[in-house]
Amino acid sequence: MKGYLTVGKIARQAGVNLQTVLYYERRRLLSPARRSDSGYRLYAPETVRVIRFIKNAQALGFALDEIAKLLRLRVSSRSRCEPVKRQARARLELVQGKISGLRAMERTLLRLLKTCAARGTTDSCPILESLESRR
Amino acid sequence: MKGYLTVGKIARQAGVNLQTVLYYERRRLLSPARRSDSGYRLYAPETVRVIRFIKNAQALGFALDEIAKLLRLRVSSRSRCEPVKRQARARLELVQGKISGLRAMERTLLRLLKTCAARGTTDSCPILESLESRR
DNA sequence: ATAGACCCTATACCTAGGTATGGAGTCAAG
DNA sequence: CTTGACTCCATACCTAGGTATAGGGTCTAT
Repeated sequence: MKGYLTVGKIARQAGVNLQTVLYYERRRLLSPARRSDSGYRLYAPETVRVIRFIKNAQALGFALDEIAKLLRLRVSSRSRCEPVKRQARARLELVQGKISGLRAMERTLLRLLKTCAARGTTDSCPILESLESRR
Repeated sequence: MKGYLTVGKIARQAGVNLQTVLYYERRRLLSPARRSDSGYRLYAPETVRVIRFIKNAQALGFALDEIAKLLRLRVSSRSRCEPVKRQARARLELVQGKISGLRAMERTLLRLLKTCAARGTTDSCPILESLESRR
């Protein structure tokens, strides 16, 4: 009762399929705060935010297992700091790597647009040149 | 002959499975420059760069269909400019959106690390707060 | 006290992006 | 002129991340 939400409501509020919520539970990204007497899952309201976090992280290219680690950083935040920090630093490097890759792609596209604007047509298109190597 | 490479060599040089090259052909990301008399695929050497481009773009979160569009920007570069530019601008916005999402995640992780460093333990972990909404 | 909307578990199915396998033809070295 | 490495095409299989369905129980409004 008091403030808890059932799975259908959580799914609707987070804008995902009900099955997806159950799937995240199987993948250990999520779990209900408790169960009702009849076995219904009862979720804390902030679960909606967790789901939105998952969706955003996915959109940025994180796999569910990586997201699980990000979430565990939060969950384990009362514990000793060192392991949390190590994890966080690893994540940070991953994120920064992705940013710099995307920036290379951004530069390429801007260059393409500029070339295009200057010449009317582009004979040598810069899009391939960038991004062909780089780790 | 002269400079062309067979599928196995292309795959090895690009560091991908041979089947992957054929798969990309089915998905219309790639095709051999010509065929030998006996029907063997013969690729231009720069195909290796195309494959690396695909792999890099994937690592940055682009789907194969999106990558096909990026590649078509290059292929169609001799054509009139306007449609190319429209495509490029659309891609650019997508890329910039991802960058700003990742920057939010970067800030969150940096904040987490700072909190962690300052207090030894973190009671209120900032990781969830960010990224829970934002489009 | 019953219909409709909801929940349970379990299992099946779907798409994207590959990877593996089978049966047959080709090519180059010894 | 045969053996081993390579190619062809077709089909099957795999993982991640879901989505759908089936058979059953629960809850609530009338």
